[in-house]
This record gives sequence, structure tokens and C-alpha cells, in this order.
Amino acid sequence: MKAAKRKQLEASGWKVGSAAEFLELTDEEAAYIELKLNLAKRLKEARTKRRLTQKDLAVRIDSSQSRVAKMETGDPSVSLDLLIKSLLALGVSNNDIGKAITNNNSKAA
Amino acid sequence: MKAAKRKQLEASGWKVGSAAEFLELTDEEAAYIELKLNLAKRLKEARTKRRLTQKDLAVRIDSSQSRVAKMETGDPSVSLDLLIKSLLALGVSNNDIGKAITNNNSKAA
DNA sequence: TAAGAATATGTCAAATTCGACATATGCGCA
DNA sequence: TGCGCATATGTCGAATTTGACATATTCTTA
Repeated sequence: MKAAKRKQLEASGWKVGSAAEFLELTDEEAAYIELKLNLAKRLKEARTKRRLTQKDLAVRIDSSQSRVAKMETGDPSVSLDLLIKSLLALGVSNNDIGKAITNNNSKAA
Repeated sequence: MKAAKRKQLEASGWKVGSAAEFLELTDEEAAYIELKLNLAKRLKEARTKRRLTQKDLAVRIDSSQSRVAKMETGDPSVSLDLLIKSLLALGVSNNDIGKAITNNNSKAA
């Protein structure tokens, strides 16, 4: 795994105890995190495009600002369920959600 | 909402108390269910293609046959997290997961 | 049709994720 | 600099999802 990706993950709330521990991520775990971060990014885009604050969105989905913040940083404590339900609440279609997952900035799939 | 879709949802484990209650599904709820059923379908495809039983898959993902069955029928008690982690465990890529969500058999998005 | 294998359904205590709250950090701008 | 607003982080009891188990149903195939 590349250092750049590690940085991305760390910056996104994934606590990495040690380099060794980090490198023990299986492909499956890495794919899961990547998928989650793609959705997180799409959520932030959708929200800011609509000029809503995290608090605004939180009210819409009966949640809290802190949970929205965690969603957008891909915090391990948030589920894909909540992320996807939030995207739907913002009017993002299933098609666009699928595209957000498919659109990987990385080189390989 | 069309009767055909209602049938599909009922056949997939979504208990519908009454027609009236059913019709109160918001677009958002309908989209969520559709997305989940798309993943459920893809999971069953991936598993059967690999000639695994539900029990086989359950062992791989440290779960149980009954939960795999619920995943494949789109049972309300299973999260998108579990569904997606199971797909990844079968070697399905993020790209293919995105496509499974995007590939809607329905007319509109 | 009978028997066995695979899948589906219902329930429950344990584990995880939730919203809420407090509080910290960042980010303009007067 | 200091103030106001937006976002991030840590924690907690409540709510939801979990694997496991029992059991029912469906599918094969002999």
C-alpha cells in the first residue's frame, strides 16, 4: 500500500497504531475503506453544492452535526447504511451512488 | 408504485402491513430498498457462480447460514455494511459493486 | 413419493452503531 | 487579536444489527 493512501486514510479518521499494523490491512479491508471514503466525499460534495451546513443536513436526517462530521471524514463508527441514507436524503440517486463507488481515483480496481 | 414492485419487495422479506401503509413509502425509502435488493441479487449471483452454499459463505465471513439467507432476500434486519463486506469477501470489486447499484432494471433513476 | 440437502424465517442476548452532548479546532473578518 | 460560525473529536446510554440456534420450507434426485 502506498504512503499516499495511508495518509488519506489517517486523515480520514482511521486510527493506525503502527506501520506494521497498518500494512496488515487485507485487500478486502482496504477496498471497504476506499468505498466508504468515496461515499463520504460524495456526501460532502452534495451537501456543500446545496449550500447546507452539517447542522442543516443533520436536522433533515434527524441526526446530529457531530455524526454528519463523522460521516464526511469516513469515521469507522459510521455505517454505510447511514452514509447512503444521507445521500438519498439529499436527493442523490442510486445511479449516482453507484457511480460514486465506481469512480475510483486510484489506478486499479 | 407498481404492483409488480410491491410483489418484489414482499417476496424479498419486506413485510407490508397494508396497501395503504405500503404506498406511504417515500421515494427515498423506495430507492434504499431497491439499492439493497440490487446488492442482494448480486451477492446470490456471486455465491452461486462460485458454487458455494450459504453455509460455505457463512463460514468464510464468520457468520451463519441464516444471516446469509437474510442477506440474499434483502431482509430489513441486514445492513448494507454486511452485504457489501460479504461481496468483498467473495472477491467482488468496488467497481462491480458500483455497477450492481447502478444497473437498475427499473425504467427511471 | 420419500429423504436429504439447501434455503428461509423467527427469536434472542451480545456486539455495534446511533443521536446527543461537551468541547476542541479551524477559519474568516472586524 | 478576538469573536462568531462551521467542522472535528471524544464519550455515553439507547437503539439497532449481529451470530447463533431452532425450526420451517423448498429443492433435488433417487
